Amino acid sequence: MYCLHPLYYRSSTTDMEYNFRAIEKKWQQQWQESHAYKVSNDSPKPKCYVLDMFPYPSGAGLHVGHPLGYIATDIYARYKRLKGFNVLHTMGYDAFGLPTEQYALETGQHPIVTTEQNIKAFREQLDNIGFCYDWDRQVNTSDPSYYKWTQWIFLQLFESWYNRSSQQAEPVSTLTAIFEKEGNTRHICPGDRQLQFSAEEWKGFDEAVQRNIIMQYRLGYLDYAEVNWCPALGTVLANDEVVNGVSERGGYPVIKKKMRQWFLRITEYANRLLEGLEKVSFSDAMKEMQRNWIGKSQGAEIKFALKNAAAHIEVYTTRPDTIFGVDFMVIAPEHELIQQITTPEQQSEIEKYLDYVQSRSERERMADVKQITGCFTGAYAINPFNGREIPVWTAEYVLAGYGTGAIMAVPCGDQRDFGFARHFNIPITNIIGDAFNGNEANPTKDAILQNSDFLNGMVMRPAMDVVINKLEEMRIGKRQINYKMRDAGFSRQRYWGEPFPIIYKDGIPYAMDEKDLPLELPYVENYKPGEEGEGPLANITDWVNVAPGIKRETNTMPGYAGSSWYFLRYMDPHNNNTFADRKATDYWNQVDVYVGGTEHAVGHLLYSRMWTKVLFDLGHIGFDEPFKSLINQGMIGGSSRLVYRIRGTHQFVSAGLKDQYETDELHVDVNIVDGVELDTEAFRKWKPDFSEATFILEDGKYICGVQLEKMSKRLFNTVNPNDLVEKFGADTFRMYEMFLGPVEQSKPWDTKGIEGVHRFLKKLWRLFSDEQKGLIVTNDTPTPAEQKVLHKTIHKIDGDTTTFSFNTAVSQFMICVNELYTLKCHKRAVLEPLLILLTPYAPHLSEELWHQLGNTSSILDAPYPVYDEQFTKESAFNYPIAINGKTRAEMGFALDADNSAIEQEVLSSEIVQKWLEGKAPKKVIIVKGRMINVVV
RNA sequence: GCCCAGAUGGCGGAAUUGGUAGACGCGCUAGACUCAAAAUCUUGUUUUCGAAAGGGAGUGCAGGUUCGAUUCCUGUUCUGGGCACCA
Repeated sequence: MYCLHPLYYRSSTTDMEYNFRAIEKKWQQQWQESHAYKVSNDSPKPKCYVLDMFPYPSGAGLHVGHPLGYIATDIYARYKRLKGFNVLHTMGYDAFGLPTEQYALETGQHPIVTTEQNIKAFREQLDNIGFCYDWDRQVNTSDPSYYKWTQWIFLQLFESWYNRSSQQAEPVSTLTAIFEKEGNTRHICPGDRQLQFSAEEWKGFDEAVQRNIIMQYRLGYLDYAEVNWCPALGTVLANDEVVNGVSERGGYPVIKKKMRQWFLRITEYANRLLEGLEKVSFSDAMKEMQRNWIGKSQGAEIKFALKNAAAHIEVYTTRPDTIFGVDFMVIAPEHELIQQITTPEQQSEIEKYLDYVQSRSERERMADVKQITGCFTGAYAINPFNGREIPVWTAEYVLAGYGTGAIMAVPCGDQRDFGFARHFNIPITNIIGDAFNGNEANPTKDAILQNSDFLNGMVMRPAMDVVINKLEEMRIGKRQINYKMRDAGFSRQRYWGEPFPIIYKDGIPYAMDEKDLPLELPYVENYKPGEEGEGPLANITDWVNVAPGIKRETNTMPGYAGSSWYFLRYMDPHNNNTFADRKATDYWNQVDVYVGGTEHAVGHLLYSRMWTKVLFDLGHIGFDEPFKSLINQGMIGGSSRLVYRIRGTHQFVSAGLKDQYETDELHVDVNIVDGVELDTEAFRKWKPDFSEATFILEDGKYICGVQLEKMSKRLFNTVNPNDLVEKFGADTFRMYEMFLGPVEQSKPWDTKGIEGVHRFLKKLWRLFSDEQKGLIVTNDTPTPAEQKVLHKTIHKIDGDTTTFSFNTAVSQFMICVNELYTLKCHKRAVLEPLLILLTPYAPHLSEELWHQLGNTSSILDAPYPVYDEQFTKESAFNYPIAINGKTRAEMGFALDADNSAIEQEVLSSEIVQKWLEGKAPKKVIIVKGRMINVVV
């Protein structure tokens, strides 16, 4: 024995050791062969739908930040399965998008090819981690069998309108029936509020006019909007591709250009999207963000006549009570009135200003409040109540899209108006007396009005209604609810997206026949934009020109099209007759738990909520909120490592000594750094530039600098899950990601700590198995102490898993194993339930030990242990004794002990006596089972 | 600029409804085993004064409420996310 080399043991006793590589491979294979994760749409069990936001399959692959949410849902899905639920847990790919197209432009690789490669790489990485997805249900938004139904849903939007009376979407046929009967008098046109016609007039319109009118009611409609146009690149750019007003690639100027584009009339759903938030359990922060995005406000629309002109300006204000404080008006630079009202004297000034605004992005316009810009139009509006002449300005801080694109400015009550008035020396009228100090605006609603004619002496809040009533009486204004939310742009001048199933006959858009779907994306050789900013599809003339006078739409749909409904497709992914069978959508119903990043807080969630409501209104599904509850996972930040090169040399100096030299900071691959210590050999091999590198060390080590920033390939701080799974196993990796901290919280990645979790799993293994003796589990009856450890753990794990508190669950597993280790417990009656608890977290290891214990069925469907309070009940408690809130001692008392007895014993104790210094205590507070506080 | 969130040891983080701040893990420290290393086990680890006993300070910062505040309130600083064509 003695003379045997240790390696001999290792090789001969592989079964006795925690050999995670063999175990994980073995069980992943077995589960695949036994179809362990196949989910049926037909089950007597209660259903549970657990969903991840599906990834965009980028070329960079998954880094350790991505699986955080996936692991969380995987644990939850496995837990619900153990609890007896039929769990739908799926994964797919949001595969259309700009980066893939950009990559195609740069390398000539077709997006279909790169997408396929990327998906394959993602799948390999995901499989490595041991998820329980039903892969037969995988979706890919760029697959024609999927986008056939995205196109179909778009046609539903195109062929419907929102009936404000019934508060729901209806087919356009009901709208034309109404027009034929009574015109549009009872159904204001959302696209043109001035539009009014009778039944007779409607019947008199030709088809082009009729279809043009219907277009202004459709939920999917055409309109004109501005895009970022870069003449030098000849293409339309995403906001992301524009930096400081110039293109990110090349730095060319970007201007705004009006183009005909598709929109979704999401504003019709504003109120339902707002009210629907009451029915779902999202975090308060998430609901608040969506509420703010929708931005419901109540106020008034007021018409101001213009001096010496027939036109009038319509403004929207939430503060009609301040109408006597209006010192100027501002209309948006895009406002259609601007050319009409500008006086000849101001013409050249205004033109200069509009040119300047052309170069500014909306973001810049909103963010730059320090830099006040604007231009006087020369026109004057007339205050309807006192006839006062009010100068009309234009300024970039007023946006065309919100309200009416014009505001009445009240400098004493609005800080931005105040700044503007100060900057341009516009005299300020004070209507709130002492409440306005002349140095800054006061937005109060509770001041008493002065200088306000018939409102004098009134409190502002009730004055709002008085003004609105008067405006309505005078027929120059009305009460108005407004939403900040705008209709959603649904066109992209790009190739890699869903083509629109729309054809134009003599310029009039028509829906394609459903039976001709999908309209497949044609194969192209190059991805250059079409003329005048059209998408690349415009270049394929024989695809575009269907027949003489008949053309296809050349825009494609945006990234959020496919992702707005994918959760429905998972329910019935292979259906070729409908997007998902009604039986399937009725069975699975809402997503019970949806997990994804906050970066999707508004966009994606509002769009999919709207699509769900439309499909519900049209009778295609039976629920109108897609996600019953939502959990936002935090981002995992990269922790970069830096090395310091002495300027002009190949010499690198350790972080602690860098201040003694003039150095340049360089990012170094975190994978060749152990903690903060650089592997200098690996560094020399990392890049040819560094092969000659020499190092100035401290304590014999090269210490790197640390910087927290985004995880990105460019910063060399990405960590590939594959490497960690290879080194520590999937079970360790899963548990470590969870151990890092709360799922919702953002935190930096640090690979170093993973060893602790790995040690824990090895230690757990040793409770079952000894390196020499093999399995050491006994059938003895557990002691009360062992039962207490087990049941405390059952209680904690069960509760923490339900509430997604996986980090504290992992820590409880560690505590449990530590305690069982101390108790030298190797009993089946304790270890078997523990394995079941662990299954959602470390499925491979649990299944292996489960079978080593002699079980023949899979642990994936084992009965979840039940907590029994009798094992954890305490009869006494060790009370902390505080003096004035500061803990000074500890004393044990029975939990049913009498308060006065406790008080007496506490007061007579030596330590309390010392702090009392002979005085009587002012008060003694006893909280049962918690603490005792003596107030001196 | 606006909206939302966060800030606790050297590091990730823990702390029922306001009730022992620092669980668990990393790192570090000292030790056992070993020729040595790895693995494993044991010890200590907020900081400061003190040999110890014991005391002071302490949850971004400044106030407040309370017998008692990481937790509630007011103000403030910094960091992260979003702001409508990145996904």
